[in-house]
Amino acid sequence: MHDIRFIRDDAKSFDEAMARRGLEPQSDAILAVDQERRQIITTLQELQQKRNETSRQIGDIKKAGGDADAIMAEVAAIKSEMTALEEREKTLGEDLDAMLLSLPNILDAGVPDGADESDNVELRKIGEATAFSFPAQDHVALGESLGMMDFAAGAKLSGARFVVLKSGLARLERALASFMLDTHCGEFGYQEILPPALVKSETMQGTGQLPKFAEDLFHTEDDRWLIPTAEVPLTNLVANEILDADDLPLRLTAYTPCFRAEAGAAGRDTRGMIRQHQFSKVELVSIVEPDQSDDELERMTSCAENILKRLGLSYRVMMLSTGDTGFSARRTYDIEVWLPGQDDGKGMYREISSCSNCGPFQARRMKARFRNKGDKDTQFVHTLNGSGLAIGRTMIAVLENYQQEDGSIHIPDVLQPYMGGMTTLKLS
RNA sequence: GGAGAGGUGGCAGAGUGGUUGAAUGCGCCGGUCUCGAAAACCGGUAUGGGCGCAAGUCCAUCGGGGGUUCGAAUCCCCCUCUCUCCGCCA
Repeated sequence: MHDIRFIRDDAKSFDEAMARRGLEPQSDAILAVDQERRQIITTLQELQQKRNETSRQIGDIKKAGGDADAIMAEVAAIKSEMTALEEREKTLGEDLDAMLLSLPNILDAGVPDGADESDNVELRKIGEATAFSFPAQDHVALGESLGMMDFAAGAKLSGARFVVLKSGLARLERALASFMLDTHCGEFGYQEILPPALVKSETMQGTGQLPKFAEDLFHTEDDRWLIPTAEVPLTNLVANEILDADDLPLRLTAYTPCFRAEAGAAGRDTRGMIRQHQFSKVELVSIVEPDQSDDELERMTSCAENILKRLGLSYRVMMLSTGDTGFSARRTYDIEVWLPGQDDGKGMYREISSCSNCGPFQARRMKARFRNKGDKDTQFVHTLNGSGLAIGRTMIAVLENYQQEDGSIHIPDVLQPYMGGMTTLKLS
């Protein structure tokens, strides 16, 4: 959500910012509604003041035993005048909110211009493409021949884009999640949270999934929504709160299932576990003071990268272009892991984490503020979120990068304690 | 799911139609006192919004929404959350 005062003060800059998002100038329409609304509010408040004063007089007169009929008629006239104005004000307020809620965040000046992901900029590349002395298989072939990955069973139970994992791979999911949580909580200062996976519309609006992106979500009959990421419940934990500056930064992490309708992705990534309706993820969320959010984005990204380094996986970090940066973000870094089994064994990089600084955009929607000790005024916090990491895709990366010629999988050292000392996944 | 009781300022807790944005206590901030501190005393201490350069001023808000009334924290309706008892249940 945007600050209406910023649009009033600097409509030109606002329109330029929207232009970077590929949008037509918005400020004229917004300010027209805003101006009419404020005029109405002013006259409405004058009428309210008059009504309040007159009502007080009526009380005095009645207490003194006088006749208040004439003055009561006066109030009746004021009230009838107010009714129409109140309705108009309500409509204008809703219109204004609808406009402000549907526009994307203003992009950071450092975000490269571009139409789509092909214009993203590579910031760094860590590690080399994994070398094999044999043709690399993809995770589907590996997982199925191990007897631990069953897409037919997933389809039988739930339809397309679901999978059933068994024995070693089922356990690997748990191992990856524990490893990530232990690292983020034990070493990077995140607090572990176990949030609900089903949330209210209001909560989805706070982080920006609603009202625009309902088609990407699963909706329950009692009007709740399945979370597409733990960013939603974690970030909304501070909704409608006024925090002490002393309590910031807040660093939260959660391992949750994530549900995505993938409405716009029909036909894309249909093979394997890359794109599922349900997957799990360890999410990182930071709530910080405004002047800290740029640094916090770097820190958060390095926390996510650290997991990949310890797993011995190669990756690159991309800064998303203006055309690829999500609705709520001001700046986003994607971490892409090397998957040697993709593209017919030629290998390719695939997104495994996305870290975004949302600035005050979500905070304004959520009314999440903080106050410095002794200060009277409040400010909106800045919010950040990032994957640390997506478990399903990390599993794919482990399978494809640690595969051996016989189709067994070497388990990365850091995961072995979480696998009961197991060193290899193989057909039993 | 059934029955009942409640949601008031950072917290505790008054308040059942007329200067109540809201007593009182605690907490917090500032001050007096003190070598310093404690205690005591004095003052301050919600959020959002309109107008205004500002000082300021006005409006709204006592879980949320609607209604009754000249006037509602106080009355009525709906929703929601919490607590107690019963039932059911992982």
